[in-house]
Amino acid sequence: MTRDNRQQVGKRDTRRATSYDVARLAGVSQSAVSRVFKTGASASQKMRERVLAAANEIGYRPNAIARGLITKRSNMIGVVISRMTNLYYPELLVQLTQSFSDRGIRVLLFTLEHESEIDVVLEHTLQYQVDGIVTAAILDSAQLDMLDAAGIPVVLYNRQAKDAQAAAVCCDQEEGEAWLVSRLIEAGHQRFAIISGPEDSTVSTQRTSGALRRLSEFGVNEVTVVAGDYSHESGFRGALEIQELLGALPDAVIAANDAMAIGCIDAAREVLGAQVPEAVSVVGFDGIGAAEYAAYQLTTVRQPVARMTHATVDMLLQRIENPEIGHEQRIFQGTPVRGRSARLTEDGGT
Amino acid sequence: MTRDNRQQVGKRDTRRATSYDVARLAGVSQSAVSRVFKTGASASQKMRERVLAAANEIGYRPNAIARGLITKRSNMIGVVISRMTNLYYPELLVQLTQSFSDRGIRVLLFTLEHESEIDVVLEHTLQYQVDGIVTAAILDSAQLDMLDAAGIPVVLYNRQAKDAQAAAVCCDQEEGEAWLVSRLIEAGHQRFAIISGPEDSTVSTQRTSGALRRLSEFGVNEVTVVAGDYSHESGFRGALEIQELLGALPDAVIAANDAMAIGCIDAAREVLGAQVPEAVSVVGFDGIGAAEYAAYQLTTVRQPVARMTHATVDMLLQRIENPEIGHEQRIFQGTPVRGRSARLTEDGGT
DNA sequence: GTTAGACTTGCATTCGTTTGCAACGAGTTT
DNA sequence: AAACTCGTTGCAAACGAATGCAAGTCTAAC
Repeated sequence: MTRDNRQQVGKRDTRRATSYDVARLAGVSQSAVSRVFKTGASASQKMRERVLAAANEIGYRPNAIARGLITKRSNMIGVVISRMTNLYYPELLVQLTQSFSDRGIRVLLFTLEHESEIDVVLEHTLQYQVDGIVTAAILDSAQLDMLDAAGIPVVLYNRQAKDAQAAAVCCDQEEGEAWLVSRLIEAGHQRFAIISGPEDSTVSTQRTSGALRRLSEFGVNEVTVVAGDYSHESGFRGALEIQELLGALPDAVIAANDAMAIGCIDAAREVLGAQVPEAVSVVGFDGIGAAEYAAYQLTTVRQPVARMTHATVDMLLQRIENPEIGHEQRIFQGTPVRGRSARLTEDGGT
Repeated sequence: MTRDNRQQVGKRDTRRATSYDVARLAGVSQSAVSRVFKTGASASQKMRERVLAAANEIGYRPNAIARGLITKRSNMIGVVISRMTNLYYPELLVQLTQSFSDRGIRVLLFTLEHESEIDVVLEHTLQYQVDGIVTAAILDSAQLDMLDAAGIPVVLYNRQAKDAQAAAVCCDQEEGEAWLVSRLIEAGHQRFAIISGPEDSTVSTQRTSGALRRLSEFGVNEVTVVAGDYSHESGFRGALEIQELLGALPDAVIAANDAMAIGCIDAAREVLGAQVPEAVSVVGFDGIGAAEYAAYQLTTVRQPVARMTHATVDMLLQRIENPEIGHEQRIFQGTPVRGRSARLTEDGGT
């Protein structure tokens, strides 16, 4: 034993205290120690005190890894987030982490540069035995099947699975765009352009097609659509591209998210010398913090992040408790924000 | 066995495949399976193929938790971040996660609403047997001692430990402020105000005192200082407060970070009807994405996040490999950004 | 004083890996 | 042909906690 310790000197000077060490010091069995540290297990007051004292003395901390091995619950969930350049995600991430943390669950974070990395990431989450996954990146049905086979519940955040069912929490993108379009039409806008998100983003698809549909209901069918990637930079470029394609700016630009809307406004004002909203109305989506900056005061639809986060956490935890539970989609309505980046008529009901 | 499976039906329909299952199917020993999945272990080509085929067939994935138990390496590191309202952190977090991920290390994320929660969070990181910790929240010497006793290396990000030594990666706050102040003085600014960060933030203390020192070197000793909390909102309020205290705006406002600088500009323009930079110069610190928005184009000092991130990852990994290694501080110089939110003289050396 | 009952406690097994040790075989040298 | 490599492989003992089961303790009721 002593010899063993000697050998380890080079690697780590102090072996971590285990429940056995505590047990020995307190003169009780290891199982007793385990029980003291498990809430709701039977242990007498005396026992509790002795164990706690001993544990405190040698700085014992239960090993969550070892516990996970035997209980088959790691109390970790994987959060997969793509494209953090979209400022919406940081806000989401904070709330998610906080919310899981409050429920005693740790968050293993995975960020994606490109959505194609998702396979590798899923593999990693599985190896780490996460109890569940929240993903703000799209999964195909093969991936969902794989997770299902592995018995890991997933909740998609603002994503719809392709050709497959899955538990999901979404903001009603189409309805949000419908509100925006209605207000714009109502205020007399006629020529529209759209800066969409990336092609592989269902959120973008829904927002764009929602806007187009509503526009067409109002008889507007010629709409210029340029593609962005949700970043400020791409909104900026989008505005320039629209100007180039049309030879002039349209009455209104509908950006698929706030970051691009802000980029678009920047380009309009800075490069194209157009006043916003006087010369061109710009609307976004999400309701991120920067949307409220005085210079922009975006007309947008704010996602109810707090409520969506809670729903996500609830759904995931429910599914972890009871894996048999069926799929469910919870769709939240966004909050319209009138802002000042678009010329809207005064009243314009909700 | 069958009976056992029956009992489990309610809990989880498919027990996860283990290395034993693979071994049985491939007709080899369990240790062989282990070796195939461990890069650099000796295993013949034939062995490798058979095992891989079997593993693939039943969807086997090595259990990182179990591995961690025996190797005493979880390959997870804890990242502790406070005050995510500061937009600087999301950018940092993405890069950190990406960088660790590239080195095969997972990130366990902890966010702090208040710095006082740090004790609880540290406790959690330890229970999860993280191999190391990166913290962008301040630790006192008791906490550092505790981590040291537990044998967990820590790297402080942009923090200085109180009354104690620790490995740290920082941006040179004082030097950055010195540059800003010099340029402002040089351009003829005379009356200054500062919007500082929260009191318990060493970054804020350094930035504020750095600015004050340099100002005093130039003979400016009467400086109004109001306190913020790094949020846009608090920068906004800060501007109003300064106006109230002084009865007018000063020549220049030095905000302890970009988010507050933007808030300050918003308040100046929107509420106080002052042009920026014509009526008042505003400078920030950090170089966040929003600082480049056309409406602000902040004069600021950009932290070299990418380089700092790499340094952080390197230092931590080094210390994990070799715990004996001494403390080290790596201080990076920020990149001055002239921007347009302050009236500076044309040339103004670096 | 005996016994039923409710709590506590300890024993021993289990979770899914890694890894030191020894055995084994094939190929090389003498 | 014997001796000696060297790369593969299997055996079995960890790692640190949770938990079913049985034994033990204590109280209360008869």
